[in-house]
Formats: sequence, structure tokens, C-alpha cells
Amino acid sequence: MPKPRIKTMEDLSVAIGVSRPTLSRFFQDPALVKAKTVARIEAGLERVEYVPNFFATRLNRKTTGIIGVIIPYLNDLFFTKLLQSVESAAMEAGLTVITQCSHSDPAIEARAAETFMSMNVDGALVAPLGEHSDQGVQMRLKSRLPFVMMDSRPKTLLDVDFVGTNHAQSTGLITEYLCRVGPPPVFLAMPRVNFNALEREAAYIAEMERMGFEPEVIGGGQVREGGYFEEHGEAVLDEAFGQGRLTERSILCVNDRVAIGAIRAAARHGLVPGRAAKGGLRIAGHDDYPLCPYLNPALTTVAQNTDAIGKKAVSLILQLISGEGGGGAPEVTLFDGSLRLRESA
Amino acid sequence: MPKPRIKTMEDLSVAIGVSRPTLSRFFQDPALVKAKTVARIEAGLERVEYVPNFFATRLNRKTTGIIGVIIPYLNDLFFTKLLQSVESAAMEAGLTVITQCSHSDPAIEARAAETFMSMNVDGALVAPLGEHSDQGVQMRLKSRLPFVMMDSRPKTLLDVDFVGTNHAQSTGLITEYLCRVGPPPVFLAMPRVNFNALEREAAYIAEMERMGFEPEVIGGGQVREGGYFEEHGEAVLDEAFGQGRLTERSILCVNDRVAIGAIRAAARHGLVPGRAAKGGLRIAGHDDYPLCPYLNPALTTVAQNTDAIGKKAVSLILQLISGEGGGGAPEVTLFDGSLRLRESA
DNA sequence: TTCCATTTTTTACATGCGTAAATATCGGGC
DNA sequence: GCCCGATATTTACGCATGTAAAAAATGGAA
Repeated sequence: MPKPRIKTMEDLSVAIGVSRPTLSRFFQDPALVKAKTVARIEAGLERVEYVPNFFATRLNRKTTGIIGVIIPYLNDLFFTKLLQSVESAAMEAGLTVITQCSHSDPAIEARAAETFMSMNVDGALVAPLGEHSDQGVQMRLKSRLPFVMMDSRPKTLLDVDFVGTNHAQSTGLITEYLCRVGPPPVFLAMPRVNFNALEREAAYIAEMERMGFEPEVIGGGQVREGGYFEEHGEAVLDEAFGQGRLTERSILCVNDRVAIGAIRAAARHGLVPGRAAKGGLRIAGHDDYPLCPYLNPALTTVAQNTDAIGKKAVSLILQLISGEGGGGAPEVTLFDGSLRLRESA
Repeated sequence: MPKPRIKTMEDLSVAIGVSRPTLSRFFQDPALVKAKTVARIEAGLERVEYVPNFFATRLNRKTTGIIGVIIPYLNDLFFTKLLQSVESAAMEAGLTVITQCSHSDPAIEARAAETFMSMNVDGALVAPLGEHSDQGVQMRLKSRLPFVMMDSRPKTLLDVDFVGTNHAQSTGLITEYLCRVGPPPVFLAMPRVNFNALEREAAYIAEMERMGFEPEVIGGGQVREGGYFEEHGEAVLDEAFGQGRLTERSILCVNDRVAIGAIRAAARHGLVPGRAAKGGLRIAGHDDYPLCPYLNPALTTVAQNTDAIGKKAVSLILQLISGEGGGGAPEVTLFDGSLRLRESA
């Protein structure tokens, strides 16, 4: 029952009586070979076990058909959602995607970039670590191959194609909403800033000033241990609520994971944030983390259009690969966020 | 400022005046080359841009140093946690890991397996889809290379090395706990069963019978639309609570994501599951999903030792690669679960 | 049957590097 | 200054496939 294993195309050629160049063309695209021959090859493949060597094929082709993707975290559903969008778009385009997670370590990120260059990938898609990223690495990537950044845009790397969210719009939107339905919100930030966090904070401040309110940012100062988003949100608000502060305020969290911690802190102090509670505590987030609808109370937030971001990033890379882009100014696409009104604010 | 790019080791050889075979040894392991020569090479590399071709190197080595990992879902923090554990263990062993997500599609899973075989990976680590996996594919993998399964163990593939959780123990543990502190629990299952779900259900039933209670399984029958775990848990309990059923029972959910939906349903009906509430509603889960501590109420559950599972899986693969294993019976390692008592039960 | 266009085969070279064997070079101890 | 052991270089071949060009085979229309 076990089929004989054949290792090389050469051997396969003699085994099924079709020349190696023809087999080569067949494995690249059966349409390049006459139907009758295709049938003969396929019949032969029924009887033996053979798969073309991935490395040997990629070694010679002018194009590898691979794109490399780097994301900073794996244990964050926002990035996995983005990754799914990228993968499905890439698969549709017939590309193989190799994903590497930098695990919030610049050294690992650099190693991943190195790997992609050594693979001659057709293009690279990276969601950077923020200020911790080694920008030299990204400059090298950009100078060597089609390169698109996603999600977070380093201020020192503005001449790169970028796809992300318009945080001025998205954060402005929810800030305006919070101001409209309750007391002007405070902004719950993170100590370890990334560029998105900074942009959101700036957008919050701008919108507050536009509406004539005094912006107030908390939680951005001291670096705490652990550093997980939820833990940070809970710790900051646990302290505040414990001192009787902020219990009747609106709190805009820099992202949903921080907001999850914030809601938890509220619950521990017997507080129930909610849009229904006139004048009382409200908590809102940013991103539309997949679990938002299932929290208690369900989290009001601004959704990032991760699906559009992933699709656009892939199409941009495709465009760059085909040599259409790269001429003038970098192409920057920002998608608007959209309000998700639920219970918490 | 831009360094000259060098494409081949041959060219590098003439550029920095060190022979190609020596360079080859250097890139495989600098320790194979005398310190003085290493210094000369590194000085040379400062002045030019060169990375060895990934495919060419892997094509000739007897061992590629790559292990392939397949996981069924990306948008599930349990699997990303497991993946992180695997990645860090593999990195420590000096292996490159290529991860593919099957997106709960057997065809994609099969394609990923094919890719791994065509890469001559040193070994494959797969968390299968459950009954939907194409077992033929996995048999081929097993027959071709070091192969270890994780997390879920197909009943028809028992002769494969496996690392996972002892669900009889873990589910028995929490079932016993629930019986001890409150009314005997019902089991909230999933329609689309995977093997773990079945094992947990069986363990629940066995433990209930051992303690002299009547097991009761709900939510396992009809297949609903959407099918996300949280949605399922919420839908089933929303219906039950709406009819006044189960409001004073203990509910053991097949996993934490279902439990998250269950807690949400409780909240929508004004119910607060809790271990403090004597005689009242209790909800428990399984897995110790990372967000459990931040739910309201915080979810009582049984933790899977994902870290140990990942480490062990990698060490098993390593052992298989070195040719030590594979002789007799398959090596099956099951880690015990441990109770995480929080608020919900 | 003959001829033409399409497809396949033959032949040869290319890809970038691993690896082995023989030869050359280096540095140090005597 | 000589000799030895450790390294480095030279040379040559192998890995599994892509690819191009020329020659041969195929198949259908006239």
C-alpha cells in the first residue's frame, strides 16, 4: 500500500515517462502542458509519492511567490485578526506567506527581517514594534525589496508605504461622543508608548481642546512591572477608584485591552460603567477587540477596519512587486474607525 | 553610504579575500573558523551588504534546522499561547520554526503539510482540526518525518507521539469541585465536536456517575450559525435563562470561550454567577484563557499547562530528530490541569 | 500522404551553497 | 633554521530544480 517515494524530478521523469522539463512546467502551472500530458502525469502521480523540493524551486525562479509578514505580538487578537485578513488576501493572490512574530523583541524582529531577505521574498509586510524597533533594519528592508508597513507608523520612517487607521479621526470620533453624552473624558494611556498610542493621545487632546475642555491624561507615567495591557488598566484605575477619584467620569482607554482591565477595576469597586447611567462612570476603548461584545458591560469602542487594512496592505505589496509603485511619494492609506456603541459608555 | 550589495558567497569571497569554503563554514558556525579569520570576515561584512541565500543553504544540508508547526486557529489565545511556548523552546534549540494556520479548513491544513514535506523540515508539530482533519495527510507526515501531535488526539491516530492535557483528570477535577461546593453541574458542550470536547464530556459524565449524580449535557445538539464559541455559549444559555431554566445550577462549559458567552448570557438576565452565592448560579470553564482573570465575574476554570505542553512537544521532536525515539510504542505525555478558583464558581 | 503548427524531448547551462580531498600556508616550539 | 600541527585555500563535485535553444515527435488538415 505505501507508494514508492521518489525524491527528484529526474527520477519521477523516468518513473512515469515524461521528460523533466515538462514536469517542471507542469508543477509550476499545469496549464502550460497539454491536457493529455497532464492526464498522463497525474495518473503517474497516483502511483508514486513525490513533492517538488520547495528550496530548489525557489532557488531558481526569478520570483519566489513568498511574502514575509512580521507582527509584534501573537497573544493579541487584534494582530491575529489582522494577520488572518492578510493571509486570506495573500492566498487569494496565490502567494505563500511566511509569518514571524517578533515577540516584542527588536532582536527577533531583526532576525526575521534578515530571514526574509535571505529568502528573497517578493515583499515584506511589517507591523513594527514601535519605538523599540530597529529602524536600521527596516531601512534595509525597504531598500532591498517591496516593503509596506501596517498598523503603526514610526515617525522617523515616513517615506514608506503605510496602511493603518486614521487615529485622529477614530479617536476624535469617540472623544466627541463621550463629550456629548457625559462628562469630558480622561485618557488612560500606557507607559510604554508606541506610535499609535501617541497618535491617539494627541488626537484626544486635540479634540478636547476643540470642544473647549481640559484634556487629562493618566496612566502614562511610571513604568510598571508585568506591563500587560489589561493589568495596567486595572492597576491604574484600582488605585484611582480606591482614592475615590474618577468614579463619575468618562474614561477613554488607549485600547480595548486596557479597557478590559479598566472595567475589571470598576467591577471590583462595585462600579458599573454604562451609557445608561446618566452622569456616572463610563469606560470606552479603541480597536474593537473581538471579545468586546461579551464583556460585562459590553465595551463601547471604535472599531479599526482590520479587514480593509490587511487587504489593502496585500494589494499595495502586489502593486509594488509588479513595479507599478515606488516612484514618487509613499502611498499612505488610513481607514476610518467606526463607533461601536454598546453598554459601557 | 549605501553599502555595495553582494549576492553570492563567491563574490563575497573575492570582495573580502577569504575563500568560499571558509566563508561557508563561518556562516554555519563561526566557531569552525579561527578567531583571526573570523575577525577579518566580520570586518569585511561591515563594508558590504550580504546575506547567505536561505534556500541554497537549506538545499544541501542534510538537516534544514526547520520545524513546521500547524495550528487550527489563530484567533484563539489558547493556541497563540501554545505557539509562543513552542517558538521559544524551538528558538532555544536553535531551530527555525515555520508556522501555518489551517484556519479550520482541512484543505489548508493539507496544503501546509505538503509545504512542510517539500521543505524537508526536520520535524512537524501539529495541533489537528479534530474530526475534520484529513487523517491521510497526517499519516503521510508521520511516515515521512519526525511528527508529534499536540492538544487534540484523533482516536484513529493513536500510534503517534502526542502531548496534551489529561482531560479525564482536569475535567474530573473541576467537576468534583463543582459538585462539592454546589449543585451538581450540567455540561455545556459544542455542536461541532473536536476530540478534546468529547474527552471532556466523557470525563464529566464519568465523574458525575462516580459521585452518584445524573450527568446532563446541553448545547451539543443542533449546529447553529456563526459557530464561534462565545456566541454559542451565550445563545444556549440565553434561551435557557429566558425560560427560567438553569438559573440556580452550576454550569461547566466545555472551554473558557464558551464560558465567556455563558457569563454574558447570565449578565443579560441579571444573574451573577459566583462561588460566594450559596446555592445560586455558578459558571466554570476549561483552559485558563488569558482573559479569565479580567472577566466579570472572574472565571473559575482549570488551567492547561500550555507552557509545559509546548516545551515537551519540542523536546519530543528533538528526540525524534536525533533518532532516539520512534522505536516502540508512541510516547504520549499528558499534563494535569490545575484548578484556578476565581469568582464565577 | 504530406505539411505545418504545436508540444515534447534532448541537451546544456544556471542557481547559490555544502562538502570532501588534496594542497598550501601559518605560527610556534625546538 | 627546521619541522609539525592546525587552518586556510584550491579544486571539484553534488543538491533539486529553472530555463533556454535546438531537435524530434505528435496530430490534424489539406
